[in-house]
Amino acid sequence: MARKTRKTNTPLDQSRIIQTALQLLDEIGLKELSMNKIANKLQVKTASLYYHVQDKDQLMGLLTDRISSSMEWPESSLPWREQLGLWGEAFRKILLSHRDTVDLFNSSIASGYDRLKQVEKLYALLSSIGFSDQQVPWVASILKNYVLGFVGEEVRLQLNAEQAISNAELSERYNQYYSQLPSEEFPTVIRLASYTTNSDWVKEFKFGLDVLTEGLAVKLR
Amino acid sequence: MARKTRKTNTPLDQSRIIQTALQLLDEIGLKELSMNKIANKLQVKTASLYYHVQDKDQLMGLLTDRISSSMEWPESSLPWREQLGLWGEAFRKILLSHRDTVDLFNSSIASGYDRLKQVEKLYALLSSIGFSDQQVPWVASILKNYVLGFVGEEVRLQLNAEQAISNAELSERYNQYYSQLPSEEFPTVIRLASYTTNSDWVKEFKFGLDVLTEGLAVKLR
DNA sequence: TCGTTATTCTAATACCATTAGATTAATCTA
DNA sequence: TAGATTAATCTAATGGTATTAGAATAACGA
Repeated sequence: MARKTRKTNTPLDQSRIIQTALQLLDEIGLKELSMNKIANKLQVKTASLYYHVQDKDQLMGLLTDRISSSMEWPESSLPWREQLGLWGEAFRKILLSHRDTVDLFNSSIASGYDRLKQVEKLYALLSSIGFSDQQVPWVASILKNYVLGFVGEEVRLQLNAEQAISNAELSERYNQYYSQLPSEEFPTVIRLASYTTNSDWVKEFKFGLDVLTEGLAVKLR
Repeated sequence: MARKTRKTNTPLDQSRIIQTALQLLDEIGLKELSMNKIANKLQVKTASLYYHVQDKDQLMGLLTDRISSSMEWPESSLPWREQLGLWGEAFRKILLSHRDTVDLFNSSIASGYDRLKQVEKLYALLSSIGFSDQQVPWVASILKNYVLGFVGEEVRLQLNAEQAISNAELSERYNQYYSQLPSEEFPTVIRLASYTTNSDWVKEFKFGLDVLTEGLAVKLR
């Protein structure tokens, strides 16, 4: 009788599942993210999800797509070096915008609309810079992998750093490696240990991107 | 009574578990590799593994360590550019020596003895080349991530290529992207599609490593 | 109001990693 | 060599995972 009141809660759809999964991802991380927990948070039985989504793999793909859709893009009027720098920072920002995004990008194979659009834009940029048709996918791959690898390590090491108050760090490192192993075998690692742990991530990121840019400039000649 | 005859099969130990796990990894891949299946192959109940190994994470770490132990190392008398080139090829060879090795390297956090020794050698090489103490870990990270990212993509795309006889490829690509999406949005991706799919991996790998080397040469001045 | 369709649920299957505690095998000691 | 001790493996269970078939219910159009 009542005109549009629903007996069930707000209805389920793919977009709401993605949104909730993304929220849950930030709370508990990718390894703990399960269909059960997503359904619980939606106050719905697990099987209901499968009406709106093919399987977990597809859902993970949709997550990465949703995340990459909010990527900013540099002005195409700028010099190419600056464009590349801004692109790198924007991509890094995306990868840091949600928990375990790097793993998500590495695991999901098929790319959806939004991710493919990022590729299109990057290809177009590189093409306009002057790279050959054969080189464009190669260079794009190098750039993408650099940012992905960098942020992956950044996140890993920052998590380690958070857990490691000086006590724990000492005990862990020494017990695992040096106490039971001949320390003369790792002089360089030991000497550079402080640089490895505490890094200025922004500075390091720019350094690497600069190395790439310089190398690419050589190839453009 | 009999002097050294055992009633059980050949006894279990960590090394035999690692070896069997590695063998099974090549047969069924990382996603299918479970403690159950490893135990089955060893003709042993699953719980027995936990006497020799802390948990699955540790076992996966031991796997990556075993794999990286067989890495070849370039002669330190060679010019540094050649050393870097040979190092890259050797690392790539390792990552291609077993199935899903890249995922293994990306997932296992703590490094064991052999993996840490690889880091030591690379650090020493970069240090001898002339990079500063701050730069050495940065450069090492760049190089490691390049190879890891490259081979990861190489393996992914080669698997896709194997599964895609022209039929399947057409249907998949067209159904997923172009048929239901405006194809005018992806002109560059479409134009370069053939270059993306069929690549000369050795050539592409050298190209990328060359970009890095040139960029690093600039930083060394 | 009836029937159809769109959703969601119940219930089951077949996995997975891990652990406590019982049981058996191997080794050491007297 | 007999008995006791330690080492290694097993049984059995817990609580988790993704996924599916088919029953039940809600929403909607006529």
